[in-house]
Amino acid sequence: MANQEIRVRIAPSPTGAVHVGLVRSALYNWLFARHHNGKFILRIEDTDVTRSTQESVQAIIEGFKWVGLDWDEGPYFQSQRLDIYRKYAQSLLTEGKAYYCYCNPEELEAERQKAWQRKIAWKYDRRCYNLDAETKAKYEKENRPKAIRFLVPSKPVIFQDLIHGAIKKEPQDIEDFIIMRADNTPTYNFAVVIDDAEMKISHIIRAVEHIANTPKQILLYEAFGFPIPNFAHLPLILGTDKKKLSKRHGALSLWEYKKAGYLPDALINFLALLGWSPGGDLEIMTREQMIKLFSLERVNKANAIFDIKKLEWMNSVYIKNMKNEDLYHALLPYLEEINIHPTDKKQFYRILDITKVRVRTLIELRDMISAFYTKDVRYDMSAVEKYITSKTKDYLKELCLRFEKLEEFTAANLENELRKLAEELGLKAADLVHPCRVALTGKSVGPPLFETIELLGKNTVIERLNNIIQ
RNA sequence: GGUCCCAUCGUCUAGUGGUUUAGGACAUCACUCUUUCAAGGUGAAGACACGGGUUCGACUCCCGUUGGGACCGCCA
Repeated sequence: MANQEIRVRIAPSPTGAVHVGLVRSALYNWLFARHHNGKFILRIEDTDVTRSTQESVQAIIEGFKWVGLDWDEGPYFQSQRLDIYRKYAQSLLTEGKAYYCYCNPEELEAERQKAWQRKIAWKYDRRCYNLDAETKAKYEKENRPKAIRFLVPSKPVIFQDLIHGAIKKEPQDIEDFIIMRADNTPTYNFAVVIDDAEMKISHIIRAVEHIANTPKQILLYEAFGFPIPNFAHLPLILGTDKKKLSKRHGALSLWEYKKAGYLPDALINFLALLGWSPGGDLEIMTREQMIKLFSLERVNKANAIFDIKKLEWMNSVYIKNMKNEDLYHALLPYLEEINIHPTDKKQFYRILDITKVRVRTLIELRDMISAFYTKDVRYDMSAVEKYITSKTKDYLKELCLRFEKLEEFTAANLENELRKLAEELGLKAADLVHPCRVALTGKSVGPPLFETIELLGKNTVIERLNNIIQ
């Protein structure tokens, strides 16, 4: 394997939404490829015709594009390579390394269930391998459906996992698994091996749930005389219940994170750290840094729990650190959803300056920004009840008058004016600030008031103030 | 039931036999700043699952126990 080109792949099955576990696996493969100047290949494992969908293929392609994981080859589709698998399966058959199995899947399943209930280990007993010529001929004559099983050699399989070290499996613990279904399509364990070998994959980096499949696959490599690639099995991402992250855990499709206003860079940074660390205290990293620092040796063995709180925090950091122009572009689609089209960019950037520091997601940011653009303010009733009283209405009336007279409608002047009035009335500035904020934005919390007033503009301010007074 | 994997604060992790009174981040709490909410600053609380070895010395190496997880399909 020395001096061989580094080639890795991500091989998702298009059977549902893209979820973060897939993205994390893809990311590690991508990081590994980029670090070593190798190739990152996308292969769609769609041999299960009944469950694969075109929409899911699209979701994978668009999802990877969204998070910026670009691939160098593919997408390849297993469904377009069926002849190849059939050819290889035939060669195994003729070499006596595989055999036809005429068993009824339902019957086998029933046996398995029964054994399970009795708490006995169950393994396919090779009955079709031992079939006498007569019954075999009979089955053939009956045109019985037949699958192809691999004849597992009786020697232990040992391999060096790049993350877990040596792993050994005894032959009695591996059953003669099916490589071709009765419908003449390959099973996963067979197709991956053929593809990984043909595509000259040097490192198979995938989730640890596949670790039990690896010995079977190695046996296949050996049966064909293919060079055996390196294996690295990644820890799982778990939900808060410590179970493998799945649909039960709520929002987990990539698309849902996008919808909720997460930045791809933040998500990637977060995912990179779920199972890997560059060492030391570095956490917020650019992709270049990640690529430079990434190594499989530093990947953890233990599963990691997905902590949305930390993602939220990281997302907020990315939002804060983003240049206004970039943030503007990231935010645009979300603004369009609620029909906000900022025309004055300079003004918009100033709004960003005072809002971006207090949100965690683009949705939160957009909602905070919407107060500056919406025509009808949505009042938070509890805030109104608390701050808008007959007394404060009088204050606001007076404040409105003074604001109206202001020639330069700037934050500094506005503050000056408000403080002056507060003093005259024998009040604290806060006694005017809070009602004023509620009157103008409908909420008791938000960006600093005076900047808000200035950015809202005189007309809007007077209008909203008058509105509330009446 | 079988096979395999794993084990440092609640969570993500640093730590590769002595540099450690185990470091950082998120979350939590307090204080600070302050017109609110955030952000920022300062600080607090919080972990090596347990038991045996090995060693002059173990979070670090070995074994066991316990606990957790994954897989056991003509799904991938």
